[in-house]
Amino acid sequence: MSTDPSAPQVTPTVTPKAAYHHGDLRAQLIAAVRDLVETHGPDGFSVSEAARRAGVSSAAPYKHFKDRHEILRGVVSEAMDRLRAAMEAGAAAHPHGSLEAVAAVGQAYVDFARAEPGVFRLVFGLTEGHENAPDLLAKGEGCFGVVVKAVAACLGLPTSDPDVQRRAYMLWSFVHGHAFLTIDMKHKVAAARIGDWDYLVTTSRAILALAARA
Amino acid sequence: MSTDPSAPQVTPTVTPKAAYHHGDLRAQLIAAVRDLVETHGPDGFSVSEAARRAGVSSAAPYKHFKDRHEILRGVVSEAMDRLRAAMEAGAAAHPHGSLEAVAAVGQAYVDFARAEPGVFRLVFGLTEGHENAPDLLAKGEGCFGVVVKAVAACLGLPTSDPDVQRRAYMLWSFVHGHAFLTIDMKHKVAAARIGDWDYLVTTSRAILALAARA
DNA sequence: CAATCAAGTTAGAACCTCTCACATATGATT
DNA sequence: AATCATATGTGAGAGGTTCTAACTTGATTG
Repeated sequence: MSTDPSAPQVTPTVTPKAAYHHGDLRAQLIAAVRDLVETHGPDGFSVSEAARRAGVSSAAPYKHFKDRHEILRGVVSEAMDRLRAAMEAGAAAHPHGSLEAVAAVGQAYVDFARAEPGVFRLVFGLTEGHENAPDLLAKGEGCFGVVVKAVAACLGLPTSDPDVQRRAYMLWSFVHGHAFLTIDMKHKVAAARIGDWDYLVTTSRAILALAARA
Repeated sequence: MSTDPSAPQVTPTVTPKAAYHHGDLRAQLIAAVRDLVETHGPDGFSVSEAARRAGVSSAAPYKHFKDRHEILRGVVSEAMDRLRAAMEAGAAAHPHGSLEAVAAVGQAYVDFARAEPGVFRLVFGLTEGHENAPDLLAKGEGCFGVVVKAVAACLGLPTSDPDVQRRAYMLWSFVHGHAFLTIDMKHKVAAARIGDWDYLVTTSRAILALAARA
């Protein structure tokens, strides 16, 4: 049902089939839910409200999504595409193989979390049907792959090198934690504690240097 | 109403007032919700179900909690107490000021996340009434304080030293990210990627060494 | 053109949150 | 001790939510 090969899962490209009665309701619902999640928190969203915003009846969404969870998965999928694109753009803005390219991947990650904290939390807080969604798993690995590529280029090693994998994971978990803590306690601690860019560059250097020594 | 000074917020100590009709319903509700959150995910919980498990009517919980959110906040508060205790116990299991003591704090953190992923996610995914709950903020700072203390002891500096604060934050975000990634992709990546203890010791050493050099 | 299928609609069952009015146990106060 | 005030419970119910079922309508296709 949702595995319709002619309809790309989330990209709002208006396929002939999608532009029908309403005009790509699927994408509009995802956009509405993204908005709701962002403003009312990951739990403060309802299918009814999203349908209301899209101007359709509250039963219409179920023609496009099996579940409320499937809608959320759609939002997550779309968000991960954007996150990955941002990470790649960050790396591309600096010389290939440079330390700055590595740091910029992390910066893009943190920027995303700050710009869309609700969606960010949703992406990494999804529990229902996480294992039933191999595409999300794949996209997660894709994001990790961006880090791995930047690290490999910086160290001059192949991406398959276990040390590259290890350092990339270290960097990722580091940035991931920083991103989360940042959006959690925006009031006081984290935000004022450290300037992002210096922080990320310093950390990246430390972790990569650790690899060189090992 | 919930600011009753004679009743400790979450600790299941049966105060005279609490042991009433039912026998400390408040604590039993929190326990039920903790269980539900753990097994059905942070969203798959309902006040009704918790009340059912505690053997009371579905209106009874509202005598103890204003909201469903307030119940969740209660669960979080209780969980943070346990998390902090675990972190302190981890540090205490090693010589004061040792690198192992620092790593053990992180290990306790990761262990907690693995043992109770649902609750862990809830603790750091809470959005509703986060700012209206200064006690939660304070407990968060308390947990951070454990890290700061271990780092300060290891470096032989006062806890107020900005470098100590900085390294503690680095370590915390590191461990936080690792914990999250671990429970997110238990299937494949993180779990098999790295053995925890070596990982934490190595990382702690690297970050503290970085401080010594700076 | 008719058949078919996709994408909407309304109606409704089951559930959840939270409130209100009422009932009852307990401790405090005269 | 009798009574009062209050804390803690119950049942009924309003309003919102998820999701299904049965029906309608519009587009595509043989």
